[in-house]
Amino acid sequence: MDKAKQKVQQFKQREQAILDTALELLIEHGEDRVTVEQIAAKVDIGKGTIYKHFTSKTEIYIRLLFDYEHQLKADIEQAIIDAEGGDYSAPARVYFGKRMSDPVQARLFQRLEERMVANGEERDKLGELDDLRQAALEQLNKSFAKRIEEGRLIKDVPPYYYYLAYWALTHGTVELYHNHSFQDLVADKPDFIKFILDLGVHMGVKSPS
Amino acid sequence: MDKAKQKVQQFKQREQAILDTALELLIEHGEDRVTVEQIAAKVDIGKGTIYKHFTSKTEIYIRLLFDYEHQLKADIEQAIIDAEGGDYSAPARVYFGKRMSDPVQARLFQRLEERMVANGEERDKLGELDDLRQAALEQLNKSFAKRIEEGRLIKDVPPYYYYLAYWALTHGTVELYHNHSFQDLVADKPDFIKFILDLGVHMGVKSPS
Amino acid sequence: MDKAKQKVQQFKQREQAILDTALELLIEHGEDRVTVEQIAAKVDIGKGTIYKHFTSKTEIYIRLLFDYEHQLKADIEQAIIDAEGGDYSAPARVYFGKRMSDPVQARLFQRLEERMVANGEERDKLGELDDLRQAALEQLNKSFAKRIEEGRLIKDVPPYYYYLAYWALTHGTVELYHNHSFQDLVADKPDFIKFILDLGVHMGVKSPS
Amino acid sequence: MDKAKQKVQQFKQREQAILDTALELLIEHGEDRVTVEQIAAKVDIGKGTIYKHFTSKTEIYIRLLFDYEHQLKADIEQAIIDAEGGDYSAPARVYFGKRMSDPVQARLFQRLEERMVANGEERDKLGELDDLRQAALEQLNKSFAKRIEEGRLIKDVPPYYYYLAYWALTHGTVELYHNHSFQDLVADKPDFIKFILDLGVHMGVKSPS
DNA sequence: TATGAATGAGGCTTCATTCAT
DNA sequence: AATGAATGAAGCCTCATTCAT
Repeated sequence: MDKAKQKVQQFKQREQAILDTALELLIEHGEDRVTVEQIAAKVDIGKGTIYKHFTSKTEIYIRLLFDYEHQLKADIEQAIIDAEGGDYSAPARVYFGKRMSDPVQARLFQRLEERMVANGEERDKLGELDDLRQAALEQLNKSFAKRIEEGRLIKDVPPYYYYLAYWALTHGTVELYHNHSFQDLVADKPDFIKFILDLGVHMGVKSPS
Repeated sequence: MDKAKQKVQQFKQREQAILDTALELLIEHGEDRVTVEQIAAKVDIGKGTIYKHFTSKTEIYIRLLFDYEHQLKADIEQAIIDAEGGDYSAPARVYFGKRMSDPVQARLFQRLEERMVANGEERDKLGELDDLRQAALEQLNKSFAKRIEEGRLIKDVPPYYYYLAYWALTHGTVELYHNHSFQDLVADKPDFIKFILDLGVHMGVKSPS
Repeated sequence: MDKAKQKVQQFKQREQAILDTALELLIEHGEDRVTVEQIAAKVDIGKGTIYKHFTSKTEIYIRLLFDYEHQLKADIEQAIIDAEGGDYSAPARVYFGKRMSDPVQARLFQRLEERMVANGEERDKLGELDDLRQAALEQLNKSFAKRIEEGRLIKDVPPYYYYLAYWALTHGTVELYHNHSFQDLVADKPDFIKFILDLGVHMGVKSPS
Repeated sequence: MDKAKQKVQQFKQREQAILDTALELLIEHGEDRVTVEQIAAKVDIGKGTIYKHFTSKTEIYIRLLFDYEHQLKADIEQAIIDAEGGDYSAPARVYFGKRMSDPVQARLFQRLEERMVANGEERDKLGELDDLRQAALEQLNKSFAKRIEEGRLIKDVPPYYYYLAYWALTHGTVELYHNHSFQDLVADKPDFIKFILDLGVHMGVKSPS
């Protein structure tokens, strides 16, 4: 019964199609303003079909959030391995570089999550998300701590101040991308991103005396 | 006849009350989740009355946006005058210092505006907002250009990269404050803010050779 | 401003209209199968208007339940006063007679309540309903206890067995009314009701030895 | 060829499993709140399979109704034979005793039937159900008529008044069991049931003069 | 001018039934 | 015969806006 397998395959594909379409629509229209009907229409399936795959609209979003975070985590781990032997700034560079590589998604997911927290939805799941991130952050923390120890960074702030600053810089850049006032301003975008990442890496670096 | 004046006065006051209340509620509950009914109830007027002052809910928001931007502009201009004779970083410091002095509002207005852009609402008005900001930004631009000229900053990037970076850092910090994952992390907040602002000011500063 | 009063009056009347209509529809179609839209259509108002008066469909039902129970309570108290000096069976007779005077409603409300209990809705309110009934039941209880004391009833059962039996008899009769198999069976319904009530009053009466 | 028989056998067993499971779920969750999907899941078959055995959900219920009524009829007939030579109250005792032996089912079926009548579904089938019951009722009728003739019961009511009263008492008791207000009241349920049945049997019995 | 009752489009979710494999 | 994915009608509820007084 190869047919059976094919069916399962198809079902999974459709699930992915729903997720992909939801993401597209979210990016195109914003966190609100996407309806279940829209998704269904774009995937070209019935409204009810969506509820065969997900128990609620919220669950679609949760799923998107997890998929994103997992992907990110895998990418980062791989990148850190690739950068083995690189300087101490490599983890930070990779972590934030990845997040900034698709600023639109970065921000979307940030907001999606925020909205759920605000609505008190799916607290457990959101907790899991947090845990996922903690691993990566701890690694960053160590990296910064090491640099402080070696005297490369100003010493009198907790190490995590650095990655928070880095986080802020990258997420702020993401916001910048969405600010229509700056749409035309950042003409050469990759160049600007490079600039920002460099800034970040050098943030708080002590001037060699 | 004095009555007439009083009435006009009252009318204006009420309008302000609507705006103030709307802002309070927006901050308390978020960009969505504020209804016209809530505003009316909190101002203690009828829902219909709101539509005597504003043609739509959107208009209230537009008005809030303008008032904020105007206030900011005035504050900044004043602060720059006050800082006359200060170092070249003064304008940037003032501009971003102001925006960050109330991060919650900064973010709220950012999102309010964004939402309108997304909805294609009131394009003309939003254009005017842009113009308002341009003035301040040009000034910043000059300030950074001057510093580059004087060799204090890395030269091979356009000057506005600096204020964009600054913008990003400040807005990112605002986001950081709203991110539930970091709620507990930034225990001593004023300290962290100081750290961030310092970072910003020193961003891209050439190491004295 | 007589107009204002009139408006309030009208509003109240509409609220009553919603309740009345809901009740009519419930009786006509059953506890399920009544939709908010149906009610709105029959009252000839918009769907949304209903939510100006009640926060949910459930609240309409709760309200119906309370109105019924209050009315019943008042009627019973009045009837007991009227029957002052009557024999000891008066309270029971009145209590159950009232409930059976409109068997259709009696059963409807029974089921409405049951459904809410099953759904776990509005537990507090349902508790209040219980309290309302307790007063009447305690009175009945005393009445039966007195008759037992006086040796008119079989002594070796708790007094409340009697009113439970009475309750069962009346409610069972109500069910009987709704059983389509018996629709045509009882030619002279008032006569039958009288028979039942007599039975009830004499239930468990000791044969004079 | 034996395989074929086995298959037929299995098909029948599955049908019974569907019925049994449906009944279990109905009792557990109530007349509404049982879905075809639930039934299928609990029987551990596909949803579509159910529609190979029954043309609709309603048909399952109809079938349940018939099976119950047939079983009851058989039980009663047997019981009456067993009680041969017993007193005249035996048929009533048996008839109502049986119905009350499982009050939960008694009520469930009452409501299931009622719902179908309300929906105008399967009128023919419901008519057949009626006929089924008529036989038993006529027997009861005769029994009561006999007792009236013999002067044991008050004479001036039609004989069927008695079994209707009995019916009401038993069904009312069932309702009582489901009424949350009385949940805690009846401590010793078997005792109370005995009380009720006794009451029923003595209802309307003339006091020996 | 001020009011707030009325409206209805629009959003989410459930579930009996169908149908291709 | 068995399956279960797909469907869409139907139900509840929210809220910006209108309009008669």
